[in-house]
Amino acid sequence: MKAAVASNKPVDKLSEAEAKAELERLAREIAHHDELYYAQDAPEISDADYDALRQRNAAIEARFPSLVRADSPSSRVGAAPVAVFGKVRHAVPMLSLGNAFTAEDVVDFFARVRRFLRLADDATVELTAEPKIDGLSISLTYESGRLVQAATRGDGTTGENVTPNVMTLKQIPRRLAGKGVPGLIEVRGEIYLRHDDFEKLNAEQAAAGAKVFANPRNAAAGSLRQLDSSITARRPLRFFAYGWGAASALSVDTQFGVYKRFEQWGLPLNPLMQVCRTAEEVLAFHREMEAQRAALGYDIDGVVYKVNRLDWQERLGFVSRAPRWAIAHKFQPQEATTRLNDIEIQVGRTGALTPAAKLAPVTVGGVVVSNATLHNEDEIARKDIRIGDTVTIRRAGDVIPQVMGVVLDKRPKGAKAYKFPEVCPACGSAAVREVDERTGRADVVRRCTGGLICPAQAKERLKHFVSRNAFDIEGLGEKQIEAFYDEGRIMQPADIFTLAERDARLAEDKRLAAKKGYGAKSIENLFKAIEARRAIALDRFIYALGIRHIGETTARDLAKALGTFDAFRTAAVAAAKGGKDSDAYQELDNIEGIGATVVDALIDFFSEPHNLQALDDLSAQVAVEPFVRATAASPITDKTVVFTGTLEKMTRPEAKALAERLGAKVTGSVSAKTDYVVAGSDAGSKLAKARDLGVEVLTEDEWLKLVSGET
DNA sequence: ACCCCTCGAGTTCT
DNA sequence: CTCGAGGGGT
Repeated sequence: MKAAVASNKPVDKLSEAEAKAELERLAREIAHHDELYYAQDAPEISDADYDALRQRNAAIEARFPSLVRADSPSSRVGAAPVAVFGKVRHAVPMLSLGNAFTAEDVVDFFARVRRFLRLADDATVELTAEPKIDGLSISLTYESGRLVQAATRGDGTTGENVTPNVMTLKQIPRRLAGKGVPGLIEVRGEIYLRHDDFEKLNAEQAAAGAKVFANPRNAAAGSLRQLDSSITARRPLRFFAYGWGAASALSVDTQFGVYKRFEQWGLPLNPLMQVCRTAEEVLAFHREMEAQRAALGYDIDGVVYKVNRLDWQERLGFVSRAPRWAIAHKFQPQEATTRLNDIEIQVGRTGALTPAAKLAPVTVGGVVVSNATLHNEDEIARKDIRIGDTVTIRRAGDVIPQVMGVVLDKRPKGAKAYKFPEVCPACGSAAVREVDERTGRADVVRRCTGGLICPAQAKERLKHFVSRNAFDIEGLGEKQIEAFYDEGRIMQPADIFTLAERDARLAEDKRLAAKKGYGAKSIENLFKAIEARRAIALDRFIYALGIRHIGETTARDLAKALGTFDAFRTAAVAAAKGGKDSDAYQELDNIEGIGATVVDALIDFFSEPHNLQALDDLSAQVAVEPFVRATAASPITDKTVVFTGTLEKMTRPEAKALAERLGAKVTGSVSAKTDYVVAGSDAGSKLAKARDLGVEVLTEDEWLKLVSGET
């Protein structure tokens, strides 16, 4: 059967005959997809498309109750529709927690607990410490070990009955296993979505034209409150247990002891839970969690401490709506809302048009953010971001601010959908999205076709040329390039090396010395820095050209294979002349790490007379040194090394250069092929992954010993 | 024909 | 740091 999509005709426009026919078709299709999904585990449509079918079915049935079929999908077992969620009164209220925002608040908490229990100031108070999951609280009632009811937190006193939906969660046991299961226990915990699952869900929602969720918590809440539990079943909701309400005969005397029991019974626990004995330990845990926050894969908004001894918990009791024996230690919020004042289009080195959000400055996670990338045209359309909108900003752990979505309630009247420009803002050339010939899909990036005539691209290429891993000319950074280009001093790479000579011939008032901020000394330094780069390694030279798809590594591959600038130039020119079937094309294609895409990019570059001219002008000015093979064998020759965390004794680039000089390959991500992971302080996800894969992990000192040849 | 690994490109703020 | 995609191995 063909992948079906709900038909478009509005339900209220359907005739009775049409409705009847469509209900029949929907019953057949949904049954078919159910079979594929449940029995064969091979769905052929996305969950969102499937949901759309079911929702359409429900809508038609609602309008034509007389047409509801005996085999209606909505009446199938496991999919019983719940008209309205029933209300559930919590036997023991689900309270909130007091908050701590600073270390001082935490120390105060310890002091309050000691004072209340009349303990000495130096008495040990054990606390459990655990991440505070940002999801929705849920209460699970187990009678004789069987799950009989699930309810949301609601207002703390009364929640909603979501039992059929919760029953579909794979991580929530229907029956508690093992010893010591009490006759009655109400387990509490958090239902949440992982980031990757959330992204996937949203992509599917978007593809199906359905609602896109603003964040994982909303998506989890939306998924749990589905009227049709078979939709919930298809959402990858997860669960962590962290407490309990009513319970009979637990026969355990600590909070952590109960967690251990939970685990034995088959309830999922957050693996990061631990016991702390001092304020210092607790604060260290908080710091650790904040550092790991981004790498966890799910949202947390702080950590929670609970007095470990249950008899003490009982004595401490409650103040108004929060227990005295627990506290939530919040992180600095990493999310904020602000106004999007404008969308600016930046033109990159390759001509890519990248939209940037200009924001009313707002503090997120401790820094003031005023810019955020909007990635591309589709992203703006998907989130329907408009100028003047109030948007939510998040600093994901990677530190880079992201626009998560729009606060629709605050959209100004008359705000129009954003129209992405189809001409380059810098040069006016057409900006197009290339269409892949094979798949017929348009590239996500729109590019300026101006190429050599586009000043924005020219500037970006020059910035790339002088950047750290290319020519690395001190005193000639992005700012200077911008200015020198605008003043006509440097229009192309070769101009850098004739700058001094030309400057000397200029009229007094046009010379660099007449420019604000340029004294005799800084001019001398700049010219010296330029002279120092008249000799350059072949790989850096190739990289500096900024040819598409040729980054640092590929430039090195080419340099290594071809050896000299002349060989490189000859091979590329011959391939450009000879085309796909020439020997020169094959020679390049055969180089390790080089494929058709890279060769085609080379050909594009070398087919352009202006580029050849610029290249010849440049090579008249600089001496390109032949590629030099790495030094003799060392303990790390041909090993793959990954650096992570903060190194103390040298910077990352230094460490990388050293490793490469000794014949090692340095990569950015840990995989099964990695030989060593060198972990500095505050190492995060890469370290975790290395442990996962059983890759050897070295401290910085061990690493230094290894490379210096000691054992 | 896939899948894994790695590379390239784009990005914010201090 | 992350995404998307190129390259190469199975």
